[in-house]
This record gives sequence, structure tokens and C-alpha cells, in this order.
Amino acid sequence: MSKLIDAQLRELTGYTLRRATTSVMPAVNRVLEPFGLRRITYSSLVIVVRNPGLNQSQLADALAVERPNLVQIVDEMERDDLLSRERSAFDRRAYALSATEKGAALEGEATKVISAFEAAVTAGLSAEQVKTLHKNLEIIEANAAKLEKADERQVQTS
Amino acid sequence: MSKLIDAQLRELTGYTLRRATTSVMPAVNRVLEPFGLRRITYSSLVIVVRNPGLNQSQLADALAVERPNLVQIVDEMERDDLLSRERSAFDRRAYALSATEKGAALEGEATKVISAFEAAVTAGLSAEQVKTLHKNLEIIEANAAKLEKADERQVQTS
DNA sequence: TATTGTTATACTCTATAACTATA
DNA sequence: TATAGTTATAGAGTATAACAATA
Repeated sequence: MSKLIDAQLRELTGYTLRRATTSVMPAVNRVLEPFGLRRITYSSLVIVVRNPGLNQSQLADALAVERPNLVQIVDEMERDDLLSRERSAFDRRAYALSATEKGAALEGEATKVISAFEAAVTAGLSAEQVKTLHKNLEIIEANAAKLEKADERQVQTS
Repeated sequence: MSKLIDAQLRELTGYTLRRATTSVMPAVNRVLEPFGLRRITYSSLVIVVRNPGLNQSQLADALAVERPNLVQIVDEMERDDLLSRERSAFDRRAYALSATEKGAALEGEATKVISAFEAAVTAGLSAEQVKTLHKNLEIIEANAAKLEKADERQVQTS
């Protein structure tokens, strides 16, 4: 019954996207909870492990998070001894971020479980279908970003 | 540069989904703003127009919104004269929701603009590719919901 | 002048407990 | 006992303005 009620909305990419995200996010949180991680701290850890020395602005940019909001995220991870802030030798305004041993180890363990979760959440889809899905989602992400940019320009000049 | 930094995360459905949603939602909001609507009120309006007489619990269920959170949404739409609450003849606890003339007209206008937005946000994808995308997103939504349900059972019995 | 990190703040979304009136 | 709608509330997530230190 309720599956038919929103039939028209199911034709909309925005709605379908939102429904899938709302369903998946709490599930991801549950997977990460035993590691003391949440989505944003796990994502940060993955990036810092693979890009040691990057600064907070670069991390915020990579994750599409506002700089002010990243501060408390990095605070939390530093407190949990997952990463460290060191003043950059080149630019004393910036902090060079790097994962601690504990952080790198935790990332490895969490990634194993995330991979298993990934398999479960994409059950019924082939590897190629998943790849296509990701590609198409990135196209949509870029399209929407372009629309927003155009809209901002319009607001500024009007 | 920053496109490569999160390469590993881009392999994850949860991450790619989240990024696309975060990009699309503000764009949808901008499209609806001139109509005095936000995503949830537009979605509610579409459903009520096509399912007149349904009650708030049914609407909340269809939209995957918690009942308490729907109250203020319906309040807002009633205040804006988009829909009306009438005590159900069959069950005096429930309200039968129906769109006002103004609400129905607004839904029609907003849907036209949303359709144009839909085309812009799926630019580069064929109608069939979009259809497949929606189908696969629904599979993922269902997979995640199943995982959450299983997890809840585990918590209850442990 | 511009940028890095920061503080303060506010708004939206989401979730839960507990109440009332009906069933 | 259970359900429909409601109130109150709290926690995430997200966004902006403004500041000090440094470039």
C-alpha cells in the first residue's frame, strides 16, 4: 500500500536519492559505532591515512564540510588519539594532519567491516552495476553543484 | 586534486550516495523556495493531492517521517491554506487530510518546475539510465532497511 | 588583502518519551 | 491494550559571520 502512495515521487531522482540515503546512513552509523567512529570521522581517517600532512582546509574541502564544522571533528579525533595536529613547517597558520598508529590501525579494522557492509547493502547488484551507479551518482552530484553555482551567480548579480 | 583525495571513499556506496544527496538537496530547496515550499512540504502535497482522505500516520509512513515531526509540517501547510484537516467520520482520533484548491494549484505549478529541474540534474543520462538508477537506489534502500531491522532484533534479544 | 584555524551561533532534520482522546 | 495525534526535547548535521595569527 504505502509503496504505491509515493509512486509519483519515486520518479524523482531527488526523492529516491533522499530515501536511499536516509535508509543507508543509520546503518553505516551502526557499523562504525563499535569502533567509536561516526561517518565523518571514519571518512576523515581514511583520507588522512592516505594523505598524511594535509591541512584542515584541504580535508574540509575534500569532504565537502565547512571549515568551522571540521574543527570539532578533528578535536574529537585528536582527543581519541587517532590523529595529530602539527604546525606546518611551510605555513605556520596551518596544521599538518597525520594519523597516529592507533588511528591507522583502527582505520584498517573499520574498513574491513565497511567493505562487508558495502557488499550487504549492494546485494542483488553486480560489481559493474555498482560501478555504474557510483558513476551516475557522481554525474548527478556535479550537475547539481553546477546548478547551485549558477544560482549563486544569479543572486549576486541581481 | 581534491577529486583524487577521496578516491578510496568514492568506492563506497554510502559515501557516494551521501555526496550526491548533499549536492542535490540545496538545489531542490532553491527550486521550491519561490513557491513557499520545502522538500518535505512539496512531497506531502504531492501525496495528499493524489491520496485525498489519508491520515497523518499514513502520510508519515509513506514519507518515512516520524509522526511527531509530521505535526509541524501539516501545521505549516494548513496555516498556508494548502491542505485541511478534517476529523475522520470512521475514526474520530484521526484527521482526513485533503488539499485545498490553492494547494492543488500550487502542487501543479511546483511539479512543472521540479520536472525541469529533474531534467537538468540528470543531464547526461538517458531516460533508461535514470530509470535503472532509481531501481538500484530502491534496492539499496531496501537492503539497508533489512539490515537495520535485523540489527534491531539483535539488540532486543541480547 | 587573503587565508588558516577558531568561536559562537542558528537553523534544519531526525529521533524518542510521554501525554490525551479515542478505539 | 493499542492507535492517532500531539508536546517537549535532544542530538546530529549544516551554514554563516567574525576574530587572531600568519601569509
